[in-house]
Amino acid sequence: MTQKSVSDLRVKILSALSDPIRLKLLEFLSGGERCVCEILPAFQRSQSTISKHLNILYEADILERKVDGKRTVYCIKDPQVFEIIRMVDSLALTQISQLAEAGKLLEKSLNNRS
Amino acid sequence: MTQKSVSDLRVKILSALSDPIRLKLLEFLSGGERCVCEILPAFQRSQSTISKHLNILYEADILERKVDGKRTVYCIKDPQVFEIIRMVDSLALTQISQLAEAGKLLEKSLNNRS
DNA sequence: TAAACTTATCGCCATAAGACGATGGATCGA
DNA sequence: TCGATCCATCGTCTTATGGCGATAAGTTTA
Repeated sequence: MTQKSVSDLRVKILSALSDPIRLKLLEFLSGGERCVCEILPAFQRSQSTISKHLNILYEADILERKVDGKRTVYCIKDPQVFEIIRMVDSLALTQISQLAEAGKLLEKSLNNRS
Repeated sequence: MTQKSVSDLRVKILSALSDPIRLKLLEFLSGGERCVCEILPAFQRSQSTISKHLNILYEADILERKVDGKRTVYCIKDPQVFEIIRMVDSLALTQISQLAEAGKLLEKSLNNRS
């Protein structure tokens, strides 16, 4: 069997998360399981594209998939992913506020330079 | 100025983190600031490659950079990144143990099928 | 059983990303 | 000032990624 190290999985998970469509898919699925035909209308991408993105999340063990008749239903496998995304957002917000701080300081020094 | 949304930064941060070399760079820098010439020997990649990776982390606002004489010193800007990586590792470990569980169950059912 | 539906997969193209060596600008030491 | 050191950047190559339409396989419905 394919031996999996934590660091391999780490990169796989992070790669899977580093795409805006896939993040939006996770957000969409945070409301509960959905079949592909419910997902498609919410995204302006071809069916094949969405299917591929779903598969990337599935391969990274982030989504679960079950076939139900002629449909395929996807759902979040482990809500821990949202913790990760929250942490990333938190870092991003810190960055934004630091930028704002720097902006204020710059403005002040420009005003004082008469 | 370039308007930055949280979701843009989110993807930028996650993309910056989704590479084994860059993760190793962060780990390396967790011990404190280091100049490039100290970093290079720890990685079997060309100087230009490492420089580019460092720059990606810098552009994602994950690393800080200061020029000190003829050297450039990099350091972690916000230790929050390690929280993110820890969360990802935690998810990866969950995945691995689930796989191990599934393996045990499979084994058991194979033994019982006589 | 034939038509319609749902979805994964294939083949193709365009763009992005990673790697390298070479170049060049800046700084330090002799 | 001349050579050496440090490091970012450029040009180039190769591989990976994302996007699409077409296809195919399985399911349901008529």
